[in-house]
Amino acid sequence: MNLRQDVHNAGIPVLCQACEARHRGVCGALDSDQLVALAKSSSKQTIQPGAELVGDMETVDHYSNVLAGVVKLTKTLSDGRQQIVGLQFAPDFLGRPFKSESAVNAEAATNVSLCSFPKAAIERMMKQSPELENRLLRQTLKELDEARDWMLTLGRKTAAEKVASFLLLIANHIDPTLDDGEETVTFDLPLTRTDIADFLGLTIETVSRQFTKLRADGVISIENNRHITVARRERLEARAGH
Amino acid sequence: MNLRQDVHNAGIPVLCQACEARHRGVCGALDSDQLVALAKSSSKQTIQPGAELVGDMETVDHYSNVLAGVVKLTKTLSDGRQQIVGLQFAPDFLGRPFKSESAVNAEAATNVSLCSFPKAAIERMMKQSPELENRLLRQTLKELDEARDWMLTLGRKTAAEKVASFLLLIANHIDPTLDDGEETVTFDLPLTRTDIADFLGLTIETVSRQFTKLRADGVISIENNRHITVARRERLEARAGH
DNA sequence: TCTGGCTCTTGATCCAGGTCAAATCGCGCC
DNA sequence: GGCGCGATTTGACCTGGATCAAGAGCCAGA
Repeated sequence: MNLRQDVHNAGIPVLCQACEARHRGVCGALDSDQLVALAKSSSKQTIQPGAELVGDMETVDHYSNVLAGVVKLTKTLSDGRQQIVGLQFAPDFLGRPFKSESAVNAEAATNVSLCSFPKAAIERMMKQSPELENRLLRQTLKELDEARDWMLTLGRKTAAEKVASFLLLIANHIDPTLDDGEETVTFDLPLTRTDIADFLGLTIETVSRQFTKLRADGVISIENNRHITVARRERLEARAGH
Repeated sequence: MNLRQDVHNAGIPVLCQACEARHRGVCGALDSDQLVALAKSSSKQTIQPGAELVGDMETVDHYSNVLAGVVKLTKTLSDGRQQIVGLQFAPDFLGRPFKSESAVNAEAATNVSLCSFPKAAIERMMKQSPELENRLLRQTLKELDEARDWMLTLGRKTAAEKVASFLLLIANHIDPTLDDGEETVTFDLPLTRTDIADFLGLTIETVSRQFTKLRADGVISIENNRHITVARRERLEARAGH
């Protein structure tokens, strides 16, 4: 019954028809036969904020696409110090091919909806479809670019610049118009203050003080702790370092 | 004349016969015909420390394999603050497929020897050979793992832990026996104090003080600023955080 | 509406690492 | 060997962000 609409939709599984991952994500590499095969063993699921998707050192037996929400990838030192090393938005692919164990923790930062497949199914398709591997390579390169951008932020920016850079990162994800496009952006932060601190290598107190300062200087306004309005993006950019 | 020994070496170009990149690097994905084709337009070169290989924002028209030495990838803020975002050792592949401009600077940290090819030649082969793309994907995933490890170091470790982690990183590259293998390691640092500081997000003074402390505590010994001996690796590991 | 338990903010103080300023070292060159 | 110069170390001091400690805001459930 998943396939009810085959004739009308070129054999694409219902599950996939409106899926963003099929357009911009890795599933775009697959033809309808492959999608049908994959859909048989794939399952959509919804996850609460804070739920752990993949534990560090844990053996991973499935990969996923992020369909909605934000997933944080973290690393933790033995004494509990934690660092967020990546944020995944829809329609990112979640998983580390060619390695059975994960080197990071993956955890839902917001409500997250996922489409997961058995590891083996993906790996079989990777062998068949160079296009799938190409998509994975492109996503991995994108993540590497982002990680390196963030290394500059972690290593060399001040607390004020870090917080401004973080807000810009989120703003750009919410509204990916050109950097100099719209002046005003408004969005809900997908992360708690603790998460933001773990992303920026700061404490929650410092993050909070920097938010207060940005608000006092009229660069942003904040409602209910989570809802942010950036009046003029350029003023935030001026504070982000670059 | 590059091909003089064809009959004796299954048609592999002289240039490639003893090349590490053919064994552990991306060229391992190519058959002898492809190597011959690539060798026609490839050239080996030697670079002095400090020489810039690829400028930030610069249009890149060639890719390379690192055959020897260490290449540092850096990012710089407009006011000059710099961060090293990656170190490439032989036989790493140097270049960013699918993007015409580099987002990082690449610079020789030591004497470096490279084998470079025109961008177009590689991209043509990537389309033909899924195996080449697979190798690139594996290397990119490895670099992403390394970048994320380093993000934890940059964001959450103390200066003392950062320096210890750096020494371990180099030691492991020089002597990649199992972590608990040999007790004593000795090597030359491929980076100056300035480079180390830029890698760790510290100042050169702080790096120097931490070296002095490690030496005073008998964890390492230093000759001529560059030559390091780690008597017992575990003592260094104990100081690296984890 | 009140209450308990969060998350977040604010204030006071401390200290790791930055900054500024001299030595000192290592090394190529005359 | 002596000189010059950049790289490194060392010392004295300062400060940005951490730490410690209260408050204040924001629900959810009774």
